Amino acid sequence: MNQLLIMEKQLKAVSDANRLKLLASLKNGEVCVCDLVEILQVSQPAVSQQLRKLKEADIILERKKGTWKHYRLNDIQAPYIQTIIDELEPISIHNCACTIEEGEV
Amino acid sequence: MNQLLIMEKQLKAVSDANRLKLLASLKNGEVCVCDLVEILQVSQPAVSQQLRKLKEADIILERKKGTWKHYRLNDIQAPYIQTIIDELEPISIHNCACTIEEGEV
DNA sequence: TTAATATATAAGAATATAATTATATAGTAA
DNA sequence: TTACTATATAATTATATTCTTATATATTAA
Repeated sequence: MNQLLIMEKQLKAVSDANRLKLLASLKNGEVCVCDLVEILQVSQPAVSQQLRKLKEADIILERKKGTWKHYRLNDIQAPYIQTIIDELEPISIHNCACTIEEGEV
Repeated sequence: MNQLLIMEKQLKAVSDANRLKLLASLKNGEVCVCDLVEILQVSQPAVSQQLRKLKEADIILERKKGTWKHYRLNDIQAPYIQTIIDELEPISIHNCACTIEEGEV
């Protein structure tokens, strides 16, 4: 894919307030979907769809852990995406069952 | 306006291949609308509307010169917008009447 | 196995986006 | 003034986006 089109896809992925909040929520590490639903205050499928969009742009990665799915920022980001992430005020997560179980409190 | 919403607005403004091309075309300095129409290969009103979107996001500035209007990049950019601009391969303009008249060849 | 839980996908509706054509505006030239 | 040119705005249309509800899938627990 053309460089400009890759850029367009990635920028489209981050040009939405809810998806920016998702990125802000991932700045401190992995978070499960249930927590993100609480933060965004929209339905679970809506969050799932937003996450997919970020994933398809290679901005976030997922890890399956039982029935839970943890999302995290990709370590490798295009410079223009990294700068966006850097600018975001982190949103801190009140840890849910899934993370407590792993002793990640 | 909330920081996140400003970011959203600016990122929406640049998350389009044609508007990225407009920014790439402005990297070497002021360009008039007629040149930009040639580059994008869309109608003049379409270009005008895209330019407005970039202008409303404070990413570009305009200068009126007779019937022509010259657009240029704003010197002051949010870091995440500047990084995007830096990443763009400049598009060079085959100078049109308006710039030649000013001896800017 | 069945039930419960976490997440994903599908379908549909409301809204937003980005193009087009037609028209308006504003400046210059005759 | 009238005609011409460059650009902007309006109206319309096609498409994309983003939400919702309903349903499917996959894992764990009983």
